[in-house]
Amino acid sequence: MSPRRRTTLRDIATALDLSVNTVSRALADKDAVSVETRRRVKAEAERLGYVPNTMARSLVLQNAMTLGLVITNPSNPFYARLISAIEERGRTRGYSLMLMVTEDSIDNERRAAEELMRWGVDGVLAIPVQHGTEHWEGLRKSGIPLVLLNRHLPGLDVDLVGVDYYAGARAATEHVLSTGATELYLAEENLDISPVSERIRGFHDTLAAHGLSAPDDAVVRVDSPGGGGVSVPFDPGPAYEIGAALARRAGPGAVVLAGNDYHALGLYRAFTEHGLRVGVDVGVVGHGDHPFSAYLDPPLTSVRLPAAEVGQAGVDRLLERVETAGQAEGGEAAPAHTLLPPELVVRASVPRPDGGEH
Amino acid sequence: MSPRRRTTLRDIATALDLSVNTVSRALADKDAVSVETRRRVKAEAERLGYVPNTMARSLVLQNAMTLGLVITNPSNPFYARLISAIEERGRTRGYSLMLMVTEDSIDNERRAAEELMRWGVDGVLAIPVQHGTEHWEGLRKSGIPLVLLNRHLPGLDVDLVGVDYYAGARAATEHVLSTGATELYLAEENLDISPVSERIRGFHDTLAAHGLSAPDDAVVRVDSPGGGGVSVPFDPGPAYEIGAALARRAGPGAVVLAGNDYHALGLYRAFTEHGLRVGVDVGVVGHGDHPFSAYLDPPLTSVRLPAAEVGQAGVDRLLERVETAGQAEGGEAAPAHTLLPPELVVRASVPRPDGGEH
DNA sequence: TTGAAAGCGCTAACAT
DNA sequence: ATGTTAGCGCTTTCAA
Repeated sequence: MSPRRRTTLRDIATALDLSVNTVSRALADKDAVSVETRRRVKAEAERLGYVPNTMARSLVLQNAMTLGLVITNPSNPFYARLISAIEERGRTRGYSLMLMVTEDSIDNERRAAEELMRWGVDGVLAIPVQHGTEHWEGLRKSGIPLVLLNRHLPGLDVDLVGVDYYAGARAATEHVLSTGATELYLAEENLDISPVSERIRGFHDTLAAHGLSAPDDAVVRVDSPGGGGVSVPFDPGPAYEIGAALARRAGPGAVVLAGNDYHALGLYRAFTEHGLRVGVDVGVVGHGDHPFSAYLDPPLTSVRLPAAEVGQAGVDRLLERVETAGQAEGGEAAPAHTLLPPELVVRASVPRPDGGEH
Repeated sequence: MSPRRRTTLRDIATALDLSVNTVSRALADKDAVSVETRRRVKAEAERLGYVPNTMARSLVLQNAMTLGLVITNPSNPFYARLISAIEERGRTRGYSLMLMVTEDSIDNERRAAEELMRWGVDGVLAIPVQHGTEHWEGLRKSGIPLVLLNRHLPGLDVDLVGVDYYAGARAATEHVLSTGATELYLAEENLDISPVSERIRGFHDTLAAHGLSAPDDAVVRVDSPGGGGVSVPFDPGPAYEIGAALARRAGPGAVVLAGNDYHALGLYRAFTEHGLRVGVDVGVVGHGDHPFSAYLDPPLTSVRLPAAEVGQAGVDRLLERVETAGQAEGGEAAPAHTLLPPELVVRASVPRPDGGEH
């Protein structure tokens, strides 16, 4: 019952009257061990319930076989899928995952980076909070490869794997324009991060490409439900508030492009309460294609994000860096940005002037 | 540019012509170091960018300052919130988090337990896959405390912190009955786990308490969107399929209690397509109170789950065990189950016979 | 084929 | 107040 001490190589060695060394090599299936000895060692290890001590191993091998993941909020469904994909890919490649949640706090992020350095993880994937890059510089300087996920960080020249939000916004805006709508709004998260600015840029560029331009107040900002303490899940509330004002402003046939599907849902409710039928009198487009979106009434047109692909590509890129890290000088490839394409899923939340089928 | 070797205590020691030991004690703020020496050591550590090596420290101290979390699927919004809460609580108490995702595969779970033993984590929190307890026994036997989260595992007598699903189901069923409904259905996840069986039990018991009883086919099973590979998020699809059949069977005023809010949403759609108005002709109750639920049309009555509380209580319980683990024999308290109360949030998805306000 | 010795980076017990 | 020694559990020379 007493939590007895873990079995070590030494225990096996003394039990068999061998040296620790021989036991180590026998278990590692190296040569220079007689078949018989190997058999006895493995049997004894089994009998004693031997479990190798990863820390000790890592200490001498100078590799942790661990990746760090620094993420802002697992309740963001896109990030949740990212976590799964990353853990899975890392695991199949032999790496464990240390998870750090920042809740978009730069202090938490700094602590996370520091902690990861202390552990000496082999590499770090991060969805960074905006502003503040010194701690990431510190990581890099200590020789730990870093790959940014999904958010670009100005002033930090490292690898990035993410979503091509600009393309997503262009596709969404293009689609809306194709239905003949002329009054467009963009309801974006009130966060100073690259996905948001990219979407805004895509929105404006697409309009411009059609010889149109949006008034300054066509882009409205929706506060995040954030706050201190335990992470708050996404919430349609703030967009609902905004939606009331929008409902008053919007003429018939107006369409709002939302920064995420929760915002879209808040808009649905606001419009409905103002007697506006989404998909008929007014349009809404989501972003993220959350599983609930296809089942809303009307089904939401949204931009699907390649979460699993981003996670996998992120791990792959990171491990490339990890594996070439011990190389001779100059062997390092320059940092690159990989942007994976999202996909517009057209459903029924944008009115068709011809009343045609969706 | 070359990822130069990490600074160690030795580097500081030689630079200052001190012993490693003195440097160690100076940085740890122990006594028996002159004020002046301490100052010099800290300055030099700073200058050299010294970062303590946690692994080396853990190896000698025989504690990892790490907790393991074994979870089935981060895309389950309840679990996502659990992850945040656990990471946060662990962090404030000085522990890092190693995350293992099982995707409800017993093989993955076994591997996770093994990996955590190799790391020698101080304790493990797990949302277990059903069936198969040997790997958890193994963990326990090696002296690593284990706390189960949310799912009871028959045949394994360990601490559990979770939600009182039985109470939640009773409250929901009671509420439905109080509106005068007499035709009730339960649409449950097709998973052999304790939350599901507890909800079914609560459903039947409440009916019985009112002198009623449900026909055998009142409980219908909804398949999970599961599958191999990267975790699939919850999805209203399967419940939508079931809902079509239910819509045909259900008489006016029938109410379906869903196992989660995604199922409820699938039901909404199925009913609507059959010309049934949810909240008027027919009722739906959700479970989990997902953030989207309050914004559905009609707003979904659902059972709110205390995610953050479960996570915190789980960590607290685990750390109690961790801290008393080194104790003398017999000091261990018996394993206990802590079930936190959910809360029924009444909105407008169940018809009121009097047509009264909600 | 096996063993002895050294060392990864750190802390603790025991000198001095 | 500081240094020396030993050791956490493992792997890697290098000898035998």
